[in-house]
Amino acid sequence: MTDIVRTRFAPSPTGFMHIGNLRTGLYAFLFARKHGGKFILRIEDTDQERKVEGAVEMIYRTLQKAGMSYDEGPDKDGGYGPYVQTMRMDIYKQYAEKLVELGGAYYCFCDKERLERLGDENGVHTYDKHCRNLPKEEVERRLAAGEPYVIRQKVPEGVVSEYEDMVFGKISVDSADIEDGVLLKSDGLPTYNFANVIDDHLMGITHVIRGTEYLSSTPKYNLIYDAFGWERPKYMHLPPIMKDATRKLSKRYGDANFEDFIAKGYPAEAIVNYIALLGWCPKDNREKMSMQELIEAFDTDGISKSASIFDEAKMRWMSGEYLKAMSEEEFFEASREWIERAIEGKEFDVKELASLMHTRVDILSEIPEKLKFLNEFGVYDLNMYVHQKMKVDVEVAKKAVKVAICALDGLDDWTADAIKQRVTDFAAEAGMKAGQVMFCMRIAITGAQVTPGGAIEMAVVLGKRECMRRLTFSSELLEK
RNA sequence: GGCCCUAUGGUCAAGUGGUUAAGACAUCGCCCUUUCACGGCGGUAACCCGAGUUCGAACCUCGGUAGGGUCACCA
Repeated sequence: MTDIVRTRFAPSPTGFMHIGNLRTGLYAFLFARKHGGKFILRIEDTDQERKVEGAVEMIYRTLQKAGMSYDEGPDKDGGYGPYVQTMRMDIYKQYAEKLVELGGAYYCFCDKERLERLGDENGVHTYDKHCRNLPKEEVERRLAAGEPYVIRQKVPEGVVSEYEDMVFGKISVDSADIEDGVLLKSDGLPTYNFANVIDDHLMGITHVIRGTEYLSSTPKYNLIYDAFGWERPKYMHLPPIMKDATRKLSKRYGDANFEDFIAKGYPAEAIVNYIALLGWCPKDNREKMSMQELIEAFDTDGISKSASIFDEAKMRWMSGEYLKAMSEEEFFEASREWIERAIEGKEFDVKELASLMHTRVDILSEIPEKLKFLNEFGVYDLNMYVHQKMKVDVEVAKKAVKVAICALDGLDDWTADAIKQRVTDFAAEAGMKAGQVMFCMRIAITGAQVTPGGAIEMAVVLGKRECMRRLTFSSELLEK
């Protein structure tokens, strides 16, 4: 049984997963799901030097949070394993030798020094095919003598290798521009690209989806498929995601990394939704889409050929959309720990605060700053009371705060409606506009110019006792 | 340097020979409003340059320019 579509995501466990890597995986996932195929996870851990402890677990965690379930992987055998490259090392040598037999590769005994001398004026080394046509007997003799060797690809001469990329169209490269590259290193291990070809074929990958860094070397790999007599897969190369006009996102600097965004309080779905749109656009131009909608709408035509710059501001907006789309209850659950952390164990109504925060934050980590007034209250700048349009200045504020004190002092029913009624009535009695009193009262009880809600809401949240204490403090401050 | 690729507002992008060149983010202004936010309305802002093909080019061709990728016994 062969699946019509099998795609794979092959990250290396060398650190964080930035959204560029994730997006490549996402497209492979969407493509497989869209076509009812299989999505496979393969861990490319041959680079032991750069290996990072815990990175494999991070990959599992990320895919799980991102909602990208895989059908086969290291922890989910589908009969094409093992799915971890270091566990497949014995396979490659065998295939390299087979390729020699088939005439698609040859043994090379050139040493480092000889290769060094091949550098041209640009410092580019191109192998001169020195060992390409060694007599068979000589090869066997040197092999038997235990001479170190590598196996190189025997690139056919005088041909043009071309293929049809699903996003870039026809790509063709003259074989004269393709080097007889090393397939199997002198330590018996495969080069990365050879391992890839072998793995992709053995795992039955039908559509290779990866970054454009492989766009121009793919003709070379296709020649290997050809030499083996294997069917070539289809290719979908994806343009890079940049951090600015000239630099790609980099793992090394921890740019735009998925887990950081999660830690900052971006909903995972929002991140996924945003990156899906970074380099792809659905036919109907929708923006906010669920995973299911992405799967249904995903199509190759919508993929862009040019690099895109990652824009956190837009992702932030997307995050806000997801947060606002939550029900009160969902938002309460999502924001709860952020709020609890912000109020430091004080007795405030978390539910009430959640409802205040709901339309006011794009990402959850904005919460502490917005709730700072609950913990911090002290001497503040009286200029905050000056507001032209509201016709308020420090003199008006003095009066307004007193009116608020009188209005609220005798109030026992500490609810929004009751507070509003009292303040409105007392303002009218004092010959002031309700808005003026509320404006001053809000500042008087928060000490802040900008607050997450109006005077009434702030009063309810603070509670009567704290509210009165702050009003008194402010009144005294104003009198000085 | 050789080879491969790309080029629409600040950003993401629609557009596939005839359009007033969409939409979103950001930005600015207005409305709503007890500040902020939400919501609503509106504004500023783009086809890299030069030839060619064509009645007509953002779209096709060529050449520049700019940017990216790749040329390892790294992955």
